[in-house]
Amino acid sequence: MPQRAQEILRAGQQLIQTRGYAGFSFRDVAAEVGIRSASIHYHFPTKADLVRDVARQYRRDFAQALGGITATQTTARERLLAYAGLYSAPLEAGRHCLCGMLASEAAILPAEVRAEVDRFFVEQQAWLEHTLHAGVTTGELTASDVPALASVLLAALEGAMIISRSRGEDTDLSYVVAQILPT
Amino acid sequence: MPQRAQEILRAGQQLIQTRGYAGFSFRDVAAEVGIRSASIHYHFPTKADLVRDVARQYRRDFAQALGGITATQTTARERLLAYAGLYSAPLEAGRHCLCGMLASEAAILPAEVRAEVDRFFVEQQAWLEHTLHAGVTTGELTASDVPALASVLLAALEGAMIISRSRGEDTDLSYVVAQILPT
DNA sequence: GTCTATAACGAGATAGAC
DNA sequence: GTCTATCTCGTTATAGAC
Repeated sequence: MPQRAQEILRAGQQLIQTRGYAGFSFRDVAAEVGIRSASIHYHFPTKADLVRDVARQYRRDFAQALGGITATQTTARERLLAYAGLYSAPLEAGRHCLCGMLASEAAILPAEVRAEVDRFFVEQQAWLEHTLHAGVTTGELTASDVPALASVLLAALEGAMIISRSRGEDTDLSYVVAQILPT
Repeated sequence: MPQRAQEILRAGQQLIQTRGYAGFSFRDVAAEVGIRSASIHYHFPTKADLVRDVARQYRRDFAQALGGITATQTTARERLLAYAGLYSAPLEAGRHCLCGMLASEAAILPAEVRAEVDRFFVEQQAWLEHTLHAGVTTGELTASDVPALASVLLAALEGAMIISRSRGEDTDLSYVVAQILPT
């Protein structure tokens, strides 16, 4: 992928994380990158194309981060705290989870974008279930309903980003894991 | 308040809950109500005025519902399950929490709208803390950090609405309470 | 690959008739 | 209170020069 296209994707991601799908424009992206809005159409014909590619890259980067956590952290609790860190980091910079933001706008998203967002949540759910199941197997955790627990962890992190940024507090989301998985 | 203004508020609320602040227009509202978009400006001069009033009415209606739950439900768990029902009901109709949706768009909201949204979350947090505290006092619940637990409950319900609607499942959110407050 | 220029459209908002 | 008509602006998108 050309470097310019990468710069456009990066600017688009940042804008969606702060302003949402309906709240950002090609002009915003162009101003960020330092080109004209018409030039963006050369790389991404439509807004749907651009946002689909932003979401796809975000999803893949996130999947890679999940692999890194599994590889470097050994206990379930360590892994989940590192996972919460993936949400705290953008929040610190005033950004939402890209897919959380897009999911809230599901009703106005082009179908190809919604498909990427859905895939993101399926992958998060699967990683959380796998991580929780490993913790249960080793006896580190007890959980009567692993899928439901994974859903609640994911929902609480996504919700905490929105509420915390709105109220301007609590950029460290490790308390979410601490409350849902008490020692 | 004139009946027409009430109809406009109701249509505006529904549109924001599904499409977000940036995703709905005066024309959408006008089409829903059956008038021209110009007529809306007679009741609400600007979009900020309309959305501020929508948020204020939503916040007050919600506060009234909280009072009703406290008055009719006796145990903390019953109250929290009824509270989750306040989120499940709009989700069933494909709508988000109005203030959750607006909070995700905090960066592009007019200041007067953001103020109403903030107030909403302060009120939710206070009611949840009060309800949890009552449960701790009677010995029904144990909680080492009531404010953090209240934050997580609120965040999980808001997040679950977004993820559930995006993925088209789980409109009953009582599992959130069940997972966060295990028996 | 990026530009200028512009088309085509929808947005928020206003003026003034009724 | 609602209308028609219009203004002004920002939006996505395209055409064609460089």
